[in-house]
Amino acid sequence: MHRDFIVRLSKYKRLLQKLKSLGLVKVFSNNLGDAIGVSPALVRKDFSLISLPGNKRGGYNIETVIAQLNNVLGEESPHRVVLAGCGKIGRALMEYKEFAKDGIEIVAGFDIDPEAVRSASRVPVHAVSQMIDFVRENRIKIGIIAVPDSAAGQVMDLMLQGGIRGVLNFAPVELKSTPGCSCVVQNVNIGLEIENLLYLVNHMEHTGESPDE
Amino acid sequence: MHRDFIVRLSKYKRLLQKLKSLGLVKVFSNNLGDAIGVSPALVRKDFSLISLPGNKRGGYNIETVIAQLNNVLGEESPHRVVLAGCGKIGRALMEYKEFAKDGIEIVAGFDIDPEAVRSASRVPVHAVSQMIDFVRENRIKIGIIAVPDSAAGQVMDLMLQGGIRGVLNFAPVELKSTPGCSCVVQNVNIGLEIENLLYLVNHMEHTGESPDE
DNA sequence: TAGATTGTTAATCGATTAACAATC
DNA sequence: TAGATTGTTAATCGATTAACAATC
Repeated sequence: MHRDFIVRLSKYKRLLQKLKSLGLVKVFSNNLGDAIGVSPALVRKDFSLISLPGNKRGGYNIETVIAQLNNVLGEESPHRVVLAGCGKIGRALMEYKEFAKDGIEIVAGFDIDPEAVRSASRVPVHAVSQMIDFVRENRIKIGIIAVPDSAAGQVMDLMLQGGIRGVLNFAPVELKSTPGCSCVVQNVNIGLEIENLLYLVNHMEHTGESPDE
Repeated sequence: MHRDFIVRLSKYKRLLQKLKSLGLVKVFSNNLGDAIGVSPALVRKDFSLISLPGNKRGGYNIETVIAQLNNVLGEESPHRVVLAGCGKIGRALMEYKEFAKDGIEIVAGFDIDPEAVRSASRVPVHAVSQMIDFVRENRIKIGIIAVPDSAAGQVMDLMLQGGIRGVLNFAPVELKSTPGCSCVVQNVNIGLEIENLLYLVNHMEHTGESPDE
């Protein structure tokens, strides 16, 4: 899948930023492959696809690679996103400190009952009815859904109406982008993840294999 | 990847349970494919791999399919898991109601400071120092990590020492199963997900494509 | 130079799909 | 019977890797 390629690029970038902060200057396809769990050949291929030059002997210059990755992945921070559903999970996300490091900012939360949660954090919380306008006026492109599964579909519709182009969905329903709506959906179904882990764990004993990630 | 196959099986199961509760009795590979976003041929192939018989004319019997899927995926509920890190995200998970529906139960939380969070929920919270013993004594196989990234690696080590075989990691570091440790790791990196969405959204305009999930 | 690493091609591998005979 | 759907084979497709010439 093409998305895997993008995910790898992001992983390279994160790793390289750490390496840089440790004072390193060069890396080999070898090192990168080990760290993110792919073959060195694939690293080189990926870099070659985004026209990243290395030195036949000295590997890749970290600075250069980061610059080019930023170039390709888009660097413009902060990434402004909205959040629908300010229950337990929603509030945890609003207060999630790591977002700042990635240049991600939740600029507003929305809930059917905005009063109940307004005090929860410094992120303003509005009524869902205001979401379409807010998203439109602020040209927000990414929305996070953390509402109960029964409401997830409707909330996604609202987001799309406001012009949201990418949705990260935590509700335990599989949301899909209707064909031709030019919107990307990423579902995070925690229950499903755990079930799959369980299956893999229970069936690993036979084979003895240890799949990664 | 083999994991995709398992994920599909779980999705079939969830969908079929919903259909069953709506009173349906039969499905066609067609319907299932539409719903979870794969081709009918793949549905039939998946079912054939787990020796699930259909009727040439009448599709598949929902009851039968669910039974067989339970058979393959393992039905024994409740699935007992532990949670390390009882901060914002950890607490949200402890109170996550959907787990019950999937037969998942967080039986204990662990934190460096158990006092601070003990009152947070009905799930007991202990000191991390007690995690190894607890996991061992209760034969827990799955652990959720919701600690800061700097602690994630150590926490995973503790889990493995206790006998945990599957890890769901929310810390923004890529945890990996060391080769030969027969442990499965699933990383959920929310920041990374959002970054990838952003990339996809920004680059979709050109192509006009709308990739799903 | 000898040794090591990139960049790229061709081969491999696995997963998905097209297609169709079997059959209800 | 005619129509529809399964079950399975062979073809396709795409992603990954092996391998090696180029070269620092």
